[in-house]
Amino acid sequence: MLGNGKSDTMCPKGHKDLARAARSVPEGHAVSDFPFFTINKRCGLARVGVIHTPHGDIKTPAFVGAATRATVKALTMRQMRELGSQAILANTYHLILAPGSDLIEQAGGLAEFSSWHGPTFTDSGGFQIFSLPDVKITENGAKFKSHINGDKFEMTPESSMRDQWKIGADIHMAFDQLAKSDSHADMEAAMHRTHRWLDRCITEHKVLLGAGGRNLSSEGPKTWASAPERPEEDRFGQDPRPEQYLYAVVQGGIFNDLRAESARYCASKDVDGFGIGGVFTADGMDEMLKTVNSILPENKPRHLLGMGQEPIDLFVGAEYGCDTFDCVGPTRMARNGSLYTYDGRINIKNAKYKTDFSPLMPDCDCECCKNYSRAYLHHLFKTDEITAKVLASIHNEHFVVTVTDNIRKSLLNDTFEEYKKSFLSRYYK
RNA sequence: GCUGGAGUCGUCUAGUGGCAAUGACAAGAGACUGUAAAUCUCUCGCGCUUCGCGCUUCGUAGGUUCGAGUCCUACCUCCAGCA
Repeated sequence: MLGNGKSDTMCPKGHKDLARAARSVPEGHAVSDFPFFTINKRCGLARVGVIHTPHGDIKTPAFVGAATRATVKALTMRQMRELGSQAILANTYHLILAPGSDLIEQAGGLAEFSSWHGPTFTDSGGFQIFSLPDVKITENGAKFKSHINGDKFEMTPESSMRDQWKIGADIHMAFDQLAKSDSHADMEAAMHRTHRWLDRCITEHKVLLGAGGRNLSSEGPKTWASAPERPEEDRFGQDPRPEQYLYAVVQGGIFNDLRAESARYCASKDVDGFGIGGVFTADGMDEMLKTVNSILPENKPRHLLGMGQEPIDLFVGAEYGCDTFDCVGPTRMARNGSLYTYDGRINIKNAKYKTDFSPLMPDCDCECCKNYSRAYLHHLFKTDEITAKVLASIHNEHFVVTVTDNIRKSLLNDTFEEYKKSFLSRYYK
């Protein structure tokens, strides 16, 4: 596979902060023997690397599946693995509403609970909470009502960290505030509060780390290596390190001065990586990422939050130094019948596909394209069969995962520019 | 054959004298980016120069009325009950 056999000449030094040192590591090893992120190749701001998590490695750039409520909608975790996904991202807001972080902790953590035996992320819940209709924001945190039953909740930087700790994903996002509007003043205010909250997140995260890594170490790590009942080939990693990682979130909207300020602030903090938040369109994304990723330390991974519905997001994101992506778009659009092809998205429900017996995408090797025709998919959608959403989700998720994998390969082969040009000119023609 | 009921946009349906006529489904198209999304929006009698205008429509044919899907008469068809 790609990246294997490549010399790791630019491997950064391992992190040696106090909190990390307090954690337990396998006998005979030092913490620094297990760098969280290694870079195998650089190409301008772009890089090819590996994120090492307790549940296995993520070869980057990588597309992370959106598993908001601890499931990728319409797909089983086995299907996610088979279509090539390396990691999933769940959402703290949704999981504290149901089933609750205590229950997930009781279940052994997100990976064990969901049966996703690979790397996991959680988003802090900030994005969702600030999207709710009546949310009260104070310096302490955000008060909101459950959209399900009206129960009152308050989420603070500390509570988000604790809930993420209980949920037990490998990588946690700091609790950030989204701006009320696109104005510079609102963006700046939200950014500064996000920075103040980041400090509190870091403090709380260290307290939790110092507590000894709860469900990942108390009964033996609930990781691949400690799950002997699972088939060997189903395991992602073998390294049961009881660590959890914290990403700071860079804000600043469309304003590059704010982005730069936010990046500088986050860069100065003792965190393991960075989320880049509040990005809603690819327009101007290249300049913004150039600004941010030129400032962020290059030896820590960067996650572009919420972007990846449009293939150009993945190309631009990777080109300008982002390592991982997550987006609900591919699976949401799949459920709504909008399917990726190399020639752009098609709506499989359109009448013209009724008698199209060709595969959705002839050169695609996903389960959907290998076995079923456009006419069959059209039929399943028109008759509202559940399988329509399953097959479509397999294809769309496979598509973005594969495109991101191909971006990684092209960076390794020094063919990124050609790949980008040929892909985008065909897709957006 | 008698008695009662019913015929409305592809389908089911609202409508009990006042604007081509309600809702659902079907059909056609569009949207979707850290998932309140198995969701949402638009079109849906015909035509046009489409923020409007014209034409034709509620089983068929007449009638009453300024005006009828709606009231009256006949006929056709279907359903139920009785012969």
